[in-house]
Amino acid sequence: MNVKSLCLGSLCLKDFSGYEIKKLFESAFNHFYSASYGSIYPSLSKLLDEGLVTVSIQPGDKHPDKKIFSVTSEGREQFIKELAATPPVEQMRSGFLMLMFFAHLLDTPRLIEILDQIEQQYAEEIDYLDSIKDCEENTPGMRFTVEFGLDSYQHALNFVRQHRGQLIEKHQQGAVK
Amino acid sequence: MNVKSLCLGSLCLKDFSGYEIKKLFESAFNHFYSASYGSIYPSLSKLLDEGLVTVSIQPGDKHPDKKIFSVTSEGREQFIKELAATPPVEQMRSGFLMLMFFAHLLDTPRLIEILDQIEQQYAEEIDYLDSIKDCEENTPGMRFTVEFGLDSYQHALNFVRQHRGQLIEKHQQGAVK
DNA sequence: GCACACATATATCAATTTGATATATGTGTG
DNA sequence: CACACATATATCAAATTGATATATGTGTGC
Repeated sequence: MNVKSLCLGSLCLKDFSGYEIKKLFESAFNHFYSASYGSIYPSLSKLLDEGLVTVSIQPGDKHPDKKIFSVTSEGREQFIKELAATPPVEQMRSGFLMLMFFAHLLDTPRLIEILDQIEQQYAEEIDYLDSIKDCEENTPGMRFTVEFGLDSYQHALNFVRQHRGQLIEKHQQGAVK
Repeated sequence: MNVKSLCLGSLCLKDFSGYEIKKLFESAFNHFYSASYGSIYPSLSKLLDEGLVTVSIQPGDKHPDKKIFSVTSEGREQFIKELAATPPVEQMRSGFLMLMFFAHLLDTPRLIEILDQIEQQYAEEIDYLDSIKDCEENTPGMRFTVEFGLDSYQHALNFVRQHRGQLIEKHQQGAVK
């Protein structure tokens, strides 16, 4: 499951421009997938070449022309086939755990800074997911992704809060030795 | 923080070959970072060019020659500087949540298959982390990464188990409409 | 009134990374 | 004796990131 497929899937929800798809990645998809313009725009071009989407140009009176993409029936069919064949693979890239793994090479103020930063990031993500939690147009599956994210972040935040004291203490002891 | 930095960091623990670093990514780093040979070998070459690591060739009597890399003092210094400047950025790529987001486009047997698969994956990851949990040579920071991972996976597994019944029920209702 | 940050909107590019493939051999299982 | 899996290195097309470019509008603070 790559950015091209996710763009196709987004267009199975409703019509979007590339810019709006980027916003979708930053909002509804934020806690489980990310993509940059550098992969979204080429993906949409390829989908167009393959006849899986069509485009209609909306002249922007003050901004550049907006290219609104729509899925074709072959596009929708193709996406449903992909969903049936895609395994639920999880991939995590955590700068936080990486820094913790090498925490013995940090000084204590830096360790505290990292813990503060990650707590703040989790808190922000919780606030955001909380704000979109009760959106009525969501399907049960969509609601599940929000609730799963909320629960995971809340739990991670609690874990860090419960362990930070002990971590800092042990870190200072280690530095003295 | 990229693969090159993680290779350098690994070599700050002890000497490794490229193959052994790959094993490290598949074991200790598995739940927070992944990397393929296609990024590890070029990274080691670059580190060598930059004088941050040295290499000693161990003739493999039956296998290809083994190239054992060691960090230099500049390499260690460089890695510590990077740790001080790297923000704790979290990035998640979850095929599971993506499939759940589009669950309304799946049939019910496929939804059940996905839930079974993710439960099994979480269970396997828990078993693995449990097996390395009490390794004595680990630093407090390293132990933290294992405990954090264990706790997160256990919590995610519970969440899926608690919600699967309701999810499947609602999915069947949605399909009837 | 004007600078500055931020939003709309598209697009490209070098560098990084993936996932597959190639090569060559050893070891354990059925 | 075949087949899967482990050791060990390396490369490559394709995907992706993160930065940069272009052009304009809108709101905020001094």
